[in-house]
Amino acid sequence: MALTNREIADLFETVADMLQIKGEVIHRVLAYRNAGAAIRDLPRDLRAIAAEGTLTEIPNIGDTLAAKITEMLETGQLQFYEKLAKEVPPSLVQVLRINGVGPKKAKLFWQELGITDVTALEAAARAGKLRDLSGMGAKSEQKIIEGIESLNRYTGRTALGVALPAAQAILNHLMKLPEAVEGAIAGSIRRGRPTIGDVDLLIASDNAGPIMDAFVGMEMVARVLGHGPTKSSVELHNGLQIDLRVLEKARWGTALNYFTGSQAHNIRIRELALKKGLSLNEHAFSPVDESGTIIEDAPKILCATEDEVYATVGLPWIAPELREDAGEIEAAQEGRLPRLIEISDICSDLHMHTTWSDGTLSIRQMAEAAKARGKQYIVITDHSQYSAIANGLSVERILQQQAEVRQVDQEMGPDFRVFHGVEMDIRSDGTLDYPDEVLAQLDFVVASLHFSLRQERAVITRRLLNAIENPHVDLIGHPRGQLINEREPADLDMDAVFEAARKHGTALEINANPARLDLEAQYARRAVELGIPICIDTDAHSAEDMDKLPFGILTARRGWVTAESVINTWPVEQFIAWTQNRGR
DNA sequence: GCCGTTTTCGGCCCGACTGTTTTCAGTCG
Repeated sequence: MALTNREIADLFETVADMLQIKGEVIHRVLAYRNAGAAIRDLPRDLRAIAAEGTLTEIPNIGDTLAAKITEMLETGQLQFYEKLAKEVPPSLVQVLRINGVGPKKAKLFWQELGITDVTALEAAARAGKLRDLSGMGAKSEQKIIEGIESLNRYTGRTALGVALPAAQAILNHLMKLPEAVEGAIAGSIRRGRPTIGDVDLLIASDNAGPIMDAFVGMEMVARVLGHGPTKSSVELHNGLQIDLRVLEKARWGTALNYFTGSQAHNIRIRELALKKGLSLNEHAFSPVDESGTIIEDAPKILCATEDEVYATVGLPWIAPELREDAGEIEAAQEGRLPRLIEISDICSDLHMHTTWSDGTLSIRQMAEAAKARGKQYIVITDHSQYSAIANGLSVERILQQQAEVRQVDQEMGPDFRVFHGVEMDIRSDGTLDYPDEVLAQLDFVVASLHFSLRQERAVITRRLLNAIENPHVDLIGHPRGQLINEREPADLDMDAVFEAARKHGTALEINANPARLDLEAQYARRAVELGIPICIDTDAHSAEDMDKLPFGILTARRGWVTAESVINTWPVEQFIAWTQNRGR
């Protein structure tokens, strides 16, 4: 059985951990780690890429790793891993997830005490067996016990929709301090990743001490992981880890750039700086000599803005959402950075629910709420009959609903239009939930997968293609069916999905609900490259849901999406013309 | 192990904090 992209990425990262414990040179370790990350963010199936013979065109994949990928795809195994597992116990990799335990300590525990997993390490720590090892002591032992307790309380990453409001609340709290001059959420939240590992906050101040003390003293802090003069880390009672860094305002640009990451992006920027004879860190650029050593008496270059940082390495400012070393540096060098979509570009919402199915507001109330948020038109898209659990509409009811939509459309006046659509189920057997003659009467049709999402690849792909190929279907809602941290995406052949959407001109959705964020960025980017129309919708079931649009915009920006590619940036006349030209 | 206006070998970003040490290794981001 062939392995998935994710399984192969996981295996490479496990190999990296094992090699690091073994004591392999760090750059070989990083090669496996970088390859794993590259595979994780691929928008295409490795199987398809391997069949084309273009694996080495993936960044960070050379001949050696391409051969290993091919082996895994063909045999479902990796001999190199099997061999390595005889030298380093694979279960030891879990020990690295404990805060404060890295490869050196893991190796020490394993070689000195025969510890190969977290359970054994906890037993040894509680029995006081770790403190006498070289480089260890009572404090280190206690930290490991706390680290294991923390690991048990809290595993995995936090959804952006949870982390962003939490981060904003803490930052707002700290910014009330008189010492705080400027503040920002940095890290993966600023880059808009759908899930985040920890929260990174940055504050500008000439007097960091009181800010640090207030931070570690917050009521919601469960544990102080670190408390230095300019950098502190805490763990909250809900398990979320927050890192705070304080630097002076004159260094805001380098600090924000450094703390926003990604690490891979930062490394590239620092390499560019070195080529210009400058070493870059969060404080400043420092001139270096030919050997790369900082020239002590040479004046440093301070940057108060990120613009200055990028200008110093010869680049235009790069939006945080692009900073993944996924081609953005090259695009910046060649002057072809996209003009990314902004929230103000969106003038409509084409996917929303009312009390006719499982929404909380009437058609009129949703129209009012959308108008109040500056939208110019909306489409009402309640569930179809197959979604009985969501009070889906029978043919009879949806035709009744149309009369009410038309009436509200009239009442709202000429400056705000309300169209009649549906979010139609693609049934488990692959058929669509309404006959074509019903769909033909609607203004706009969203088709979505809601059930039987674990069907095998060929079956579920065929289901989705049935919808994409139907001339009445305008948009595929949340195409991959994922729920962040809860449900894996369906096992779809995305090459086939994109090819069909391109051929039939069917739009694909970026669902802005932070529980979905589907399409994810790498897929959105590929869709745009292929000329497939994109739609960024809130899938609102209430007025508050409409305020989640920024999460969809962040995701779109991460996918290099420009306004031109997005249907719901279009004026209403253009939208109507598009739907009509699609055979309606 | 990857990669190339240093090109097919010899490089590969940089600093804060902690705990155990008497100057630094390990971890983390």
